[in-house]
Amino acid sequence: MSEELAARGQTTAAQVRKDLSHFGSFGKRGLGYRVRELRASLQRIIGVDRPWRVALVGAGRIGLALFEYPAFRARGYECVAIVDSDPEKIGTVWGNLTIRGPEEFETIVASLDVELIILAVPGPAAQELAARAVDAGVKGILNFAPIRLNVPPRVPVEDVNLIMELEALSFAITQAQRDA
Amino acid sequence: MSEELAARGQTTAAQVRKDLSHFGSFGKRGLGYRVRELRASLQRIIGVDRPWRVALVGAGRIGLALFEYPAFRARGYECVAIVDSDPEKIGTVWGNLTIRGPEEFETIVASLDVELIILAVPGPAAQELAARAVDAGVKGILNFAPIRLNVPPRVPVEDVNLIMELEALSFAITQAQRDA
DNA sequence: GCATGTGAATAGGTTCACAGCC
DNA sequence: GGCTGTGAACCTATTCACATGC
Repeated sequence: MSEELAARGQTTAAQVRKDLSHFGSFGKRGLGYRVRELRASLQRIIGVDRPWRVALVGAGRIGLALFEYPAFRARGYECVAIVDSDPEKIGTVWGNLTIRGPEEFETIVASLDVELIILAVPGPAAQELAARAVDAGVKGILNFAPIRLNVPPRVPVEDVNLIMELEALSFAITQAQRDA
Repeated sequence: MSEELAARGQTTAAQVRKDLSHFGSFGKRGLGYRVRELRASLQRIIGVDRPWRVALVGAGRIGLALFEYPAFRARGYECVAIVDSDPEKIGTVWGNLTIRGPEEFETIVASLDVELIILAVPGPAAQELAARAVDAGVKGILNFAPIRLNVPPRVPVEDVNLIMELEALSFAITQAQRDA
């Protein structure tokens, strides 16, 4: 039931029903939802009913942590290439992949059908690599660089900015202390 | 001017002015804002005009990546302790810190005045550690575990869920392809 | 009878546009 | 003259409440 889904999702039953109604009608009145079917429908809507080919750009510590994060593959995000500009790292093998140099980037994206990149490089390099990725056909970017990437609007970008997350905590705590 | 701030923040001039008006009046009509002063005011409002003491809970790859991320310290978030439950890791030294076992957690939080924790442990362990952190006096949690932490409402939690970020990209791309 | 799906009502947030002040 | 700060208008999102259909 929407009530149970809401409890799990930290929201309200009405919200669940209204959100679902944007995409269709998935339940049965008087009964609720059949979970397997609903899940399958949502997976299709979100687009995670098929694997996605991902390239990791930046083989630093964040890149490594992400590369070894098993949940990615488990959820259908398959890392098919790693690129880094550090000559020390190029040629190194991680798992079943060899780290490539940035000059091969376009070739890799095209030949391996890379759809998404995880951009985990220092700020200054990020914009150029993002632009090259988009030109090479990448369709979306998960960006860890603390800059606002300038890419065409058709290419979605999700920013992960850990400093801002911590600052959100600092703000919430500071506010609460002031109110008290 | 609000116009310039908006351009940098990917928003509109009216939005910038309205947002600032929530906290006070910071500009001069006809002139715009004095950047140094505005920045100082905002830092005070957000609560980042002083350092914050942070403990890292979970010394896996994500923990390591975060620990070595220099921007944290640069922005005033100082890691004062590391906790992990792996006996192999306890006693290991990272930088100037020795990794401690979870049984010392409460002592550490109290004696070192830990205000925030970065929770980078596997899902199952996260809830218990979060609860213990809160009981020990932690005021906010940056949560990397893919679960919804159950903590009192006075303790803000920021979730970082990379799978959901990737899924947001998959959804945006899938939607765009459907519309086309 | 019971829970969905959905119009209507409400709340919240963004944009407009201009009075007020430098 | 020029830009802020802010009510008013607008738009979007959430909540309510009930008709609908199993």
